[in-house]
Parts: sequence; C-alpha cells; structure tokens
Amino acid sequence: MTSDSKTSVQLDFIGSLERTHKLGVLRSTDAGQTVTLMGWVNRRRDHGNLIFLDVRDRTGITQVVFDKEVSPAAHARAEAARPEYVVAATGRVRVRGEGLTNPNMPTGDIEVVATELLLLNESKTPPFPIADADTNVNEEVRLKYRYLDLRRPELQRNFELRHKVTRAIRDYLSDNEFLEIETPLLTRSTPEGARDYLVPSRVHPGHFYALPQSPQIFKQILMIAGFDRYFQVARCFRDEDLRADRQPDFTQIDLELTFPKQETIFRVVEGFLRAAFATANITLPEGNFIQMTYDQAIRKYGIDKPDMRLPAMVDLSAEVTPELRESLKIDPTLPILGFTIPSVGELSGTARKALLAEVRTSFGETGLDLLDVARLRTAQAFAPLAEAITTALTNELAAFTNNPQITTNNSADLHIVVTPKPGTPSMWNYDPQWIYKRVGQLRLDLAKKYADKHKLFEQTKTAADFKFLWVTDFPMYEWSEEHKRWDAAHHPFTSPHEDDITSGRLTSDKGAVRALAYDIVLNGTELGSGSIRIHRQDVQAEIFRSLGMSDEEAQARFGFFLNALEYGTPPHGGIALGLDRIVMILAGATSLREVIAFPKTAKAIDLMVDAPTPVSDIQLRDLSLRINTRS
RNA sequence: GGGGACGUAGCUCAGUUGGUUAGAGCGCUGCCCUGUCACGGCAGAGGUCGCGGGUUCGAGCCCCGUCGUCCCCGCCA
Repeated sequence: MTSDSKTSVQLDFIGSLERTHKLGVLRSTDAGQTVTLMGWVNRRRDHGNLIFLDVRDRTGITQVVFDKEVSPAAHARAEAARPEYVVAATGRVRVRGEGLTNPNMPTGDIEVVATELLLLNESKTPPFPIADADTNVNEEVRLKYRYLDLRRPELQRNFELRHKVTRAIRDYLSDNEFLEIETPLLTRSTPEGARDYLVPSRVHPGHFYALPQSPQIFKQILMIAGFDRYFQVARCFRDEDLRADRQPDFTQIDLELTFPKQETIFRVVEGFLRAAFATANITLPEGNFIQMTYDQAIRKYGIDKPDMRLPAMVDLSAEVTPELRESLKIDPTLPILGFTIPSVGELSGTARKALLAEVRTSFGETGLDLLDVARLRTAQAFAPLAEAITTALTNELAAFTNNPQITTNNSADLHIVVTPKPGTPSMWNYDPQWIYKRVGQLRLDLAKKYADKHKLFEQTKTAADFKFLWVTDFPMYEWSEEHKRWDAAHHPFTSPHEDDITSGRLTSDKGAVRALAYDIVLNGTELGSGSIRIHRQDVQAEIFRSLGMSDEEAQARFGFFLNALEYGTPPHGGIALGLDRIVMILAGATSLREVIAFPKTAKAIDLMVDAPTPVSDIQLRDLSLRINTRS
C-alpha cells in the first residue's frame, strides 16, 4: 500500500536502446549471445546478493539473473524492481547448470546474466496478481482494471486465438472469391426485430440513425449490385438484455452470395470453420456437417439448437401399448418422452426419489409427470413396460455411444421418462410441441447438474469436443401472443419453400410454411443463422402482406429495397455467424467477456470507461433533445 | 419485467446462538539471505463488514429498503 505513495524510484530513459529478442524465444542454442530484453517484471526472487527477475511479454517469460559480483549497478537496480515494473535488461544468454533448469518454461534451459538494468517505468501494486494463471478474481474488479486483466497470459492467449481465427476466415473467404465490403454503422431503423440503438441527428432534429442489428439489407443490395460474393467482419448492435453469450455490440462473420443452393452456403461455412479450427490445432473431420430439420430437432432434442454432446430424447409411445395408455389414462395424441443422462453413477433410493420429486415440483401445474421406471419394475403388472422403456433408452444410448468418450454402464445411467398427466390436452392447455420443448429443457438442466459425473462437456482440445450440425426448414412464421399476429420467424426477406408459395399456404396455413432458413449449431449454441432470400419483388410484396403489412407501410419502411428488387435481382442467400461465440467455444470459455477486449456487464455498462454517461445540456440542445426521466 | 446466488483487508475467503479489540492465506512495506523459479526467514502496516434505515443494552450476523456483480426466464427478426 505504501508503495503507492513511494516516489523514490529513479526511472531510466530508454535512450537508443533497442530490444533484440522477445521473451518467449531464447533457447540453449542462443547461449553466448548478448541480448537486450524488455518487458514487465512477472516475479522477483531476491536472495540478497543474487536476484532473479522473471521478465514477461506476450510471447513468454525469461529469467534474468542479477549477481552483485557480476554487476553491482545492475543488481542495485534489480533490488528496486517490483512486479509490473517495465524493465530493459542487457546481458549474456547462459545455459543453466545441472539441476537449475525449469522444465515448465519453454525458456527454462537458459537464463540471461544481466550486466545492465533500466527501470523504464514503475507500477502501482496491481489490485490483483497478473502472474498467477489460476487467478479467480471478481469480474467487477477485472472489468474496471481491464488493461491489467488483459495483460494476463490467459486473456492474451484468447485474443491471439481470436486474431488467428478471424484471419483464417478472412483468408478462406478471400481465397473463395468473396469481397470484403464495409457497410454503414449510421443507418436507418428497421422496425422488426430487436430494439435498436439510436443515434440522434444534429442536422435533422427529431430524426435518428439506428446502429445496424446486422448488415442484412445492405448485403442483399450488394448482391443486386452484382458483387457476386460478399463478406464482412461486421459489428452489430442489439439493445436487448444480456446473457453470458450475448453482448449489446458483437461481431458477425456476415456473408452473402448469388445463385446459391443452401448446400453452397453450408460448404462455404464448413470450409472456413475447418480453416478457423485448424489454426487452433483442431482438425475437424472431413465430410459435411450433419443436418436435420427444425421439426426433427424439436422432436429429438426439444430445442432448435440441439447439444449433440448428449444423447437424444426417445419417443416411447411405441413401448406403451394402447391398453396401457388406456389404463394410465394418457392422451393418445401426446408424446411420452424419455432420455438418458449417462454415467451419473448409481443413485441411492433416497437420492433418486429426491431427484424425481424435485423435477415434479419444477413441472408445477403444467400437466407433466415423471414415470419412476425403477418403481414400475417392482410392480408385476408394469414390469414389461419398465423393461421395454429401458431397452429403448439403452438402444438410443448405444447408438450415441459410438462416441468413444463414454462407455455404457446401465446401472450408472439416469433414465428419465416424462408423461402427460391423465387428461386431455385442452385440460392442460398445451400442444405436443410444448411438451417436446419442456422435456428438452429438462434434458439440458439435468445434463448440467451432472456435468461433473458424465464429463461430456469437458474440453479435451480435440475435434471430438465440437459437435456441429445444421438445422434446416425453420418455420416461416411465428405466432406472436403479444401482438396477436404472425411474425417472420427469421426475417421478412427470407424465402419460403417454393411449393409453399405455389400451394397458397402463405395465406391458408401460415403455421405450416417452411422457410429456406437454416442455423448452424455448435454444442448447443447457435453460432449462426441464414437463409435463401426472396429475390422477386412480387413475392416480397406478398410476404409483407402475409405479415399483415399494407403495401403503403411496406413502401414506407422498405421502399428503397423494394425498388432495388425491381432492377434484376439475382437469386441470393447467405448467413451470419457470431465470431465471438466461435472464439468463446474454441477457447473453452463460458462467457463472451473472455474473448471481447472491452465487454459490458449484464446491465450493459462498461466499467472501465464508465459508459453510458449523462451528457451536457449543450450537447442535448444541439441534438434538440430533452431528458424526460421516468419516475 | 421476474427468479436465484453473491457483496467482510489490495485479492481469495472464514467469521459459531446477536456479546469484549473482526481473522486466515496470498499480496504489500522494512530487514536478512548467492541458485531460485508459487524461493525462504524475521518483523510490520492494512477494515465505513457495499450503502441507508430499523429492531436491540449491544448488529458483520436479525428485519426493511437500496446499489452493484454474476447466472437463468421473459426478450434477443
């Protein structure tokens, strides 16, 4: 503490001194060279007449020795050095003697015997240690002192990885005839979708720019303009509540191309992901990523972004005979779903009952219930049912377990079976889709709860950690309870399947219309989302109408775009992937904040620069704004 | 908007049933130490227990409110 007020350290000017090597590079083959190293003091070990300084930069750490007998002056300077001081050391590289090497450091075979030390800058005692790799510091402190947090090797690695991934993607797309084209950040509000960040116009009082939620319309216009293939590492802005994997401003790999099939786009994305992962020394298997429809995803996983690191759900309807259904009074139109959480270990009877009770409580008044398979087995009448269910679940697990990461061990696996309670769907006011989703959620909750046991979420830094898939044929429309209308599930420029247009379903059966829209999913996280776009003005107008938008309204909102569509728009489509999420998963991080240099808190505050802030009355007056604080 | 967890020394945390002067490890400061690499030894400094109010003879601990951080739901075309 008192060091903070200490001003006695005499600092040195750098003069004409030049750095000869970075701190991760010297090896025994460099022995004998005279070198000048510059960096931060990682640690100081003071043995009196012998002092060791570990000097650190982004590339690594090198041990510098100060021997009073070799250079009393340098030794005296080293006595004053403290952690995070910036130093320049000159000396000779020496191979360390027998028993003195450090096998844990790449530079551990050598050390530099210093003849001179310059203290280029001092440092206050950092609020948290930079040198400790396993530091577990409150994020509030880390974000306030982000410049120190970023100095930690762990984060430096994350940002090196991010750079490499970004570069690999840029190179791959460039090599495949994509042009990187920038689009404006000051643009116009598009009323659908997330809330916009708005920027008031000084020149046009009462008018606002919006920061783009994505470059969607611009990239489509670039296709109309004939650029053929476009991409951009694009900043995007959405004013919605945050999560561990959601920041208000974030980066997308945005791309669009003309005359594509869905598969054209899939192959491009698979190509650049393979290249990106290769830079992290992860070789993704050859061949296309697996693919399933939205409908299949919901039925097998209860979610549109399945985590393929876990076994799927199984519809056990076939195992429950009609007579049994009758006697259990379970509605025949509703699914009975089971799934397995592998390798949770044997649960005692008490533990099993407690778990089931907890789950039942979480179901609340939803009309779902659990079958206790273990108990069913003990009742003679139901033993065959228990057997059939267990067999079905075990078969699914066996299929899944082609994955060498786990082994099947029946008694250690947790089987969960969810049934609708006796009664009709109308009684409980749900549809089958809702059941799939609820059980899918339970599957994820329990998998998280037992993550330490099954270890399926653990990173081994091999390709087996990363389970990609494409989800296709999303619904075109989504019923909005809030607005009592059909909204575009993806965005209103998405093309429906052509036969859904010709069949008239756009008006007659909106819920059944499938879009040429697709997501790419990695380990249960949505990495990206795209679609084949509408390229005909008449179809676009019809879609707007089907969304309840009058021609006048469509003109007012998207007139410029509808006009552009009338000048020879080629068929086109594309996708955008969250770069931050790709890097996060690749880095083994669980929060975007670990891979964004200057992230915001859950309340969208930047704790380092302290943003947002109020602005002066003069600024407000220039913008013709008045603050009306809500009470 | 809703639910949950957390907030005590610079950092990570402990703090019993409400009871005297609030502790530990790391870090920091001073001294000693020529082979350490999480160096070691001795001594020392460091606290508005997030903030405000209440209950009580007495509050880090109980109650109410508030602020902040994290996680989840809603929301995120």
